Formats: sequence, structure tokens, C-alpha cells
Amino acid sequence: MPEGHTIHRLALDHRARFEGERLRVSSPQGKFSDGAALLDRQVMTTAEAHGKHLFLGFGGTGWVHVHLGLFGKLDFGAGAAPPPAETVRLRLATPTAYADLRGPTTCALITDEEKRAIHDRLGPDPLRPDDDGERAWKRISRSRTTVAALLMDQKVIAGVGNVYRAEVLFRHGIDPYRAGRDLTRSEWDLIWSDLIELMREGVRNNRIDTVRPEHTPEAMGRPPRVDDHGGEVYVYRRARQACHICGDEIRTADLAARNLFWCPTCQRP
DNA sequence: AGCTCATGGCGAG
DNA sequence: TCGCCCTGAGCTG
Repeated sequence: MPEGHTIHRLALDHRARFEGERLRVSSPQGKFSDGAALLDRQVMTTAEAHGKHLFLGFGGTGWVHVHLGLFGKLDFGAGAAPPPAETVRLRLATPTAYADLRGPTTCALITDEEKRAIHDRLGPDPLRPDDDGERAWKRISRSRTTVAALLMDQKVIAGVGNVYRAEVLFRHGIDPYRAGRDLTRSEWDLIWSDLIELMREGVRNNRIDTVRPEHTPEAMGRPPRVDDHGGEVYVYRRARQACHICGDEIRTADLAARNLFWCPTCQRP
């Protein structure tokens, strides 16, 4: 679920339901009981995202910092909240809506300064309008690390996860093992602007689609496909299947403890 | 019932 | 680079 587009969407969804609302806040699971007690009956003033980090604002009381990690989930419901399951770390509720957070890596009440420190250690986020790719380029263009690892490094660029990494490299025909410093400036500019577009569409649709209109199964006269993570993609989790463009076998490898996917023909060294 | 795997990230060594 | 933390779906038996 959670790459940056998911978290930005969650920020929007929180604002739509809870901004300006006085909330009942609880931690049925118990691991956030102290924070919940301080926040109960307070007003949510705003919600924002930076990369994969979600910040729920409660005025002078502080911020709830949420990071879903690999397993975390946030589910919204309408109406009065039902009795919570034991795994719910944080429940926010009004008489007409509720949100349940389960399995996050982080759920903590933090101060403005602590929040600022988190922003400071994150790279630019394609989904934050004031961020720009220049800072990321400075790191990438000096680095011997592979571009595949750099794209996953949240200090370099915030919000890109394993799906967007694989897909954006495919869309630009870039071998994932190329060193950052071997990328050209124009290649990087195209990657950055493409990420802005792809991730904005991800926020709108709440899923990742990366296949260009001319490469959809309909456009290519092939049977419809359903990728098992809910979106339409070129290479992610398609190991040993045929590339939609050239028919070669999609490859997979471990890179920094994550599964990397690429087409050796479309993304030649 | 138990295993494996997943769109993350941290700290130890 | 490894092990670990968080949860749930989809297998296997």
C-alpha cells in the first residue's frame, strides 16, 4: 500500500473528514494510550504529508507523526465507530466518521521542532509543490551508488517506494544499476517531472498506474491484464513474464533488501 | 495451524 | 549487510 501517493491521499482524506472537528481519540491496542489521552476532545487543525510520513495537526498540543512502514493501514468508516479490534493503534472519531490505524512503524505525539527535524532529514517530495528536484540532483550527480538505491533513499528523494522506483526507471529506459553520477541532467529532469505526474495521478486514483495509453492491452490488441497490487504497471512484480514492449523476460534481483524488477532489453546498461 | 510474503526503515556491527 | 519491528492475505497441509 504505502508509497508517498498513499500518504498524501490520507492527508487529504483526514482533512476532508476531521479538519476543524473535535475528535474522540483512543488507542484500543494500548501502545498509544498516553498520546491518545492528551489528544482526546482536541480539534484537528490540519493534516499534511512529506514522503511517507503523515502529520496530523492538533494546534498547540502538537502533531501525531504516523509512518505506516510496510504493513501499516489506515481505514476510514462512516457513522458511529463500531467496537474496535484489538490491533487498532489509534482511533479518531466524530459522531459521523472514524479512522482506524493499525500496524504502523510509528505513531507518536511530537512537537513542532521534532516535526521540523523530520522534514530536515527528508529529501524533496515530488508531491510537495514547493519542493524541487535540484536538491536531489546534487546528491545523485555526485554519487557512485546505483540509481535504483538512490531513488529508494528518502534522504535523497522522499515518497518514492519500490513500485515507483521500478516503473519510473522502466519508463525512461534506465538500467537500475547505473551509478547516480552517470545519469545525465536531462535524464534526471525527465525522471523528476515524470514522478510528479505519476504520483499526482496516484493520489487522485489511490493506486499506482504507470502504463502509457499506447501500451495498454487494448491499444496493443492483447487480452486485459489485472496486476495483483491493483494498478497497471510495466515491470513491478512481473518477474519472468514477458515485457509489454519488447517481449523479453522481466528480471528480478535483490537490491538493498528489496525486490528490484527491470527489463534487460528496454533498460540496457 | 502454520508458513511466506509484502509498496519501510531503523539500529547494531 | 543483517536482523528486527509492525499486520494480514494467501497459500499449504
